[in-house]
Amino acid sequence: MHDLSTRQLRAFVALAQERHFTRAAARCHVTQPAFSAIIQSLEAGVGARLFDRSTRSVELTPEGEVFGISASRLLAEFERAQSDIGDHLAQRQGHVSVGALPSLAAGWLPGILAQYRADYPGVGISLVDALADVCLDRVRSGELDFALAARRNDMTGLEGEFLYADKFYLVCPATHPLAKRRTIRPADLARWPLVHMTRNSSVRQRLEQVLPAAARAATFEVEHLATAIGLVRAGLGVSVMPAMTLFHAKAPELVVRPMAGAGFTRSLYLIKREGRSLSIAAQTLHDRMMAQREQIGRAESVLSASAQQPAS
Amino acid sequence: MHDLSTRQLRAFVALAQERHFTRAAARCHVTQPAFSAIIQSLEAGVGARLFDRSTRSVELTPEGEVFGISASRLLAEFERAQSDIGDHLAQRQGHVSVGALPSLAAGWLPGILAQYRADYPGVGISLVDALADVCLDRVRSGELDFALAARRNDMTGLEGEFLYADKFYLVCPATHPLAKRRTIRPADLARWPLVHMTRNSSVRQRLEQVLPAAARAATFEVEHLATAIGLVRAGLGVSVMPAMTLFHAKAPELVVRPMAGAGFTRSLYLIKREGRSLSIAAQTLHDRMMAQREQIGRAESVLSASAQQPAS
DNA sequence: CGATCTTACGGGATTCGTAAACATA
DNA sequence: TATGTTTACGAATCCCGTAAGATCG
Repeated sequence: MHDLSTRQLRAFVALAQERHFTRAAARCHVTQPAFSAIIQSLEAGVGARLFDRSTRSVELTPEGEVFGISASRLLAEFERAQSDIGDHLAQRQGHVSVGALPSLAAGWLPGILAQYRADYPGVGISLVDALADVCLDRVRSGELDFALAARRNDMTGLEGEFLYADKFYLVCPATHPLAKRRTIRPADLARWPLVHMTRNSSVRQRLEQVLPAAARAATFEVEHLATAIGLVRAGLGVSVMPAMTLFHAKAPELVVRPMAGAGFTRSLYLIKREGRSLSIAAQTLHDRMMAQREQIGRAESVLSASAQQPAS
Repeated sequence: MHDLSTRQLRAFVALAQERHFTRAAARCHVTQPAFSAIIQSLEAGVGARLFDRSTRSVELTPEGEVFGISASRLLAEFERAQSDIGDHLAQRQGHVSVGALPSLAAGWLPGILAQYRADYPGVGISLVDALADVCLDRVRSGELDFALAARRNDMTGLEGEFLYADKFYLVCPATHPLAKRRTIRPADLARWPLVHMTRNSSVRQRLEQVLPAAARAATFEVEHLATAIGLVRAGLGVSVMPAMTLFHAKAPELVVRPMAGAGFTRSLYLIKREGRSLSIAAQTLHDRMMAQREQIGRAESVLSASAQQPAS
């Protein structure tokens, strides 16, 4: 069974419309003898003469009419498939699904997404704000294109690219004794009630590794950052938060102090499926995130920048 | 813009299903390096990498998934179009429209059609029983594939192949004086009332050319053969009919006598559009008619033969 | 005789298969 | 090291364009 090509299909449609070899050949940008050969190869391929032709007239045979019904539709679908993927490549259409830790999803990420949306309005965006475990599981299943999260022990099937090392800061009331220090050492924390995030948050897991045992006892253990801030403002304790979430703690009665010590950082990664390439749209978004990684921790400036010039 | 071929499509679908170059190559009956080249040419054609591949795994990229949606459907339609025209070539489906003079349509043709229908039950048949002018106009317009009719003056755009020369016979009551003669000469007719067919019938037009003026006067002028026979049986006149219609005149009280003279024939043709080929189905039917042309004038034997063995 | 399709044929690109190189678990 | 994909490369094939041939009005 011969295999047909779009070239033959285009030639057929051109000849069926023009009913004239020379003109149809010109339309296909080939010489007339070459065009004849294409038609002949097509006829050989389908096993039937498709045109009744003399020097004076070119007409479809009955079999040609039958073939023509399929041919033009087929060609149209072919070109539609081609333009379809072209749209995806040009990011005129498509979809990106990205996961992110709630802290990133609330602060830094919206500015990136707004810029991307402005440049490629045809591409749909799904954002899953969830803790690292959920994000990574969904990346592994293919549900998400990639995620911004911390690494974890089981990274099989995943690969991560380093994004940002987020420094930890103490947040406490301005009236708190610790507010007088310029930097905070781990041991300082042991004497005060500590407001922790839930145990499966990446911040908490990092702190478990670096805090002295005395400071790891959870006085409070909350789900949401805003709750933690509220507790601190009420004077119920102090908390340790990564830099990028500090915009939550902007209040006159609160102060922020850097933690001293090498361990007080949380490394964030762009994590995707191992050995799999991202869609063009996802890759573009990925690259923009890498390019603007220094903005993390200054999330507000990113937000205001995007608000001032939403499109490039 | 590169042009895609079904070969590339088949390779893509095979690889998308097998997710393994060597196996997919085997399925496509090419060596694995050649198969790699096909995939690479396809990727170059659409302008995007469609598979993420290593020695250990072959997976679709996001763009590959997008392309795959179209590809399998496209390929299926391609092969469907091919099998569709194959069905027409094998006469498993299709349609033939044939026109015929009422005399042929009633007598000889049904046997031919029954045989053809038995051999190719998938092919629809339209039969238009009309006078020659209507038949030829519809052939010229393409409404009919071909027609069995007499030629006429204006045959532009038409071409006819000789089918049969139908002899004319006198039909009269057994008691009529002319019944005593073995053959009838034109002059004999002038003395008796003549039952004619309508003026635009081919029989009448032929008779106008060969009968002496005295016999051309129409005593009766009817539309239908059965009416003419009725008039003759009632003793109201005699009639002249072509051989193939004589089965209508089978009655004990009627006799049939050949007309003497070279002009007393009507030539019938298979008439189709000039320079246009017939569909396979129409051509087959056409050829069968040519092959069985000697059966015209013995219509009954054809009918009974087909009744005895309806299928081959 | 002019317009038009087909055949002939040489050159260049494409594609195939074999063999070697390369990559990954 | 074993499995599996890519690269290298010579040979066969395909396809194009030019030129000559054939056919119909």
